Amino acid sequence: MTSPVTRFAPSPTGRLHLGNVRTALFNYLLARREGGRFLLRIEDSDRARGGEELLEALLVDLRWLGLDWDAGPGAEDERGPYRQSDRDALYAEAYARLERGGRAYPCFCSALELEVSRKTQLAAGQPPRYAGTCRDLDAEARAARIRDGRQPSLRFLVESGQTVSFNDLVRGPQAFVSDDLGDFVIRRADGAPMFFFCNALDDALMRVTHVLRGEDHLSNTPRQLLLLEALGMSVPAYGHLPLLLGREGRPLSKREDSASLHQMRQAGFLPAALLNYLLRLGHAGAPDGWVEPVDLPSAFHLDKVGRAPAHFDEAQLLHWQREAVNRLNAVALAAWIAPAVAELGPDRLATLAAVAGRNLNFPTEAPDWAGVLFGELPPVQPEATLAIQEAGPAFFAAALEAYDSEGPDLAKIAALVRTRTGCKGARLYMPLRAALTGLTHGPELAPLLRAMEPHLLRRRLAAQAGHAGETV
RNA sequence: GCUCCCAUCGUCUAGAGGCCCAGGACACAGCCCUCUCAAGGCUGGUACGGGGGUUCGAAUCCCCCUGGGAGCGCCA
Repeated sequence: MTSPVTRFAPSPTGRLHLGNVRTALFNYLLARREGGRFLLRIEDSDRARGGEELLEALLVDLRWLGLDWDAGPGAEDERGPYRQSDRDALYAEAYARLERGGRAYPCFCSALELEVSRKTQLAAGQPPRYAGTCRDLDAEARAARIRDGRQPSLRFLVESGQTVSFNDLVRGPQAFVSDDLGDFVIRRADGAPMFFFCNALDDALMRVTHVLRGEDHLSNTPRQLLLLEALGMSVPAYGHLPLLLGREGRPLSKREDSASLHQMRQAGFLPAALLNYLLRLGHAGAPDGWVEPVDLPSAFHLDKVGRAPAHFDEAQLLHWQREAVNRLNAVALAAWIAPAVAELGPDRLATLAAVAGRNLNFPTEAPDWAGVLFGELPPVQPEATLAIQEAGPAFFAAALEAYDSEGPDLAKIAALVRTRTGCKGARLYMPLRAALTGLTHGPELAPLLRAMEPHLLRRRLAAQAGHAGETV
């Protein structure tokens, strides 16, 4: 493979879902592993739908994930523009060529007529295809209709009796008969170009060599092949990825918001976690363990992409999230939890991150630990209450005394309490943990003690020692 | 309705006729370690959708069925 050019071509009509993102990732990895180019093209040919905000958000999410594009919005080059809404002149030229060559013709059929025709065919057990009504209109008939004020769409003429075949990058040899296609619209009556058309044309114009896309495009591929052939343009190699299934076993769609990249980002998932998860969905080339983002391209193998649809599984994503959190360095860890504890100063933030950061799955869990260290205890868990009660006030009186003489040194406090109460092991440490954090689990106790505000530490011990007037 | 695609543990998957009474990872359960959680180590259960062929031998090849999905738009 010599220097592949791949692309991701989203339409800014909603948030990206994980299926879209995986498609983007595979294209990105395919380009990166061979030192090729990865393009980003915005398919906004239906101007009405997308919004600038949506587009901007899409770019931000993509960058956040680390899928940087060599050319695209914000990185134009001579093969651009990279927004279809800016490419009308290019499309116009192609339409003209097709019409001149007799490969496309104006169609005056109304939406109603087409609808009736489709229903009739369906009812007769026929696949719904354009009947060819306007195919053989002569120049005079066309002129007459235009004089009537009718706006034609432009249809591509598909010759019957042809077999269109290609070798799918992931599915192998494919063959379709052109009779099943029917003449399809390439320009709407209002002048807007259709997806099949600009998508294929742009790929050719941008010299894209490999197109990895969702399986929903598989049976549309022959149309695009025919189109490019009629235009005399080179065709990319196509590979069709199985769809990603959601929790209900249904394909992911833009409506399934929980699986949107944006939401996952908002929830605090780390890019590297998402990347590690996505790399393994429907792809068997990855090793078992963690793959650093920079090593992702070499872990990707096109021939290891599967043909069966894969399910989105949150438990597995969570596993990679834990891995990712554990691999964050101190600075990154602090930056990751910062938004959730915005009121903390830099010093306290760093302390919190160092002490409890790696125990978190999401930043939303940080405020509770901030409370433990610097403020109010979160609600005390029943198991914690139990541990405190079992230890009894004398236990905490000893602990308080030890703290007052030794300071926040867990080893020394533990030693003293042990000699005084005879408690050891879990019966020694657990009550301390419970009283100081309100929880029976969490990060290592010793660093927790050192990081905790002294007056809070003292107050919590005192409260359990039964000293009057002192509360947790 | 028509055309096409897919089918191994709960999930991601290995498996391209004997190496598989099916391997790994995640999840789950138990044990070890440990102040707890996590990590780590060990152990365990759970899968070739069904039926026919072909073959000495099939998860692997063929056919049918079932189940799931996609496409058939003046949507992208």
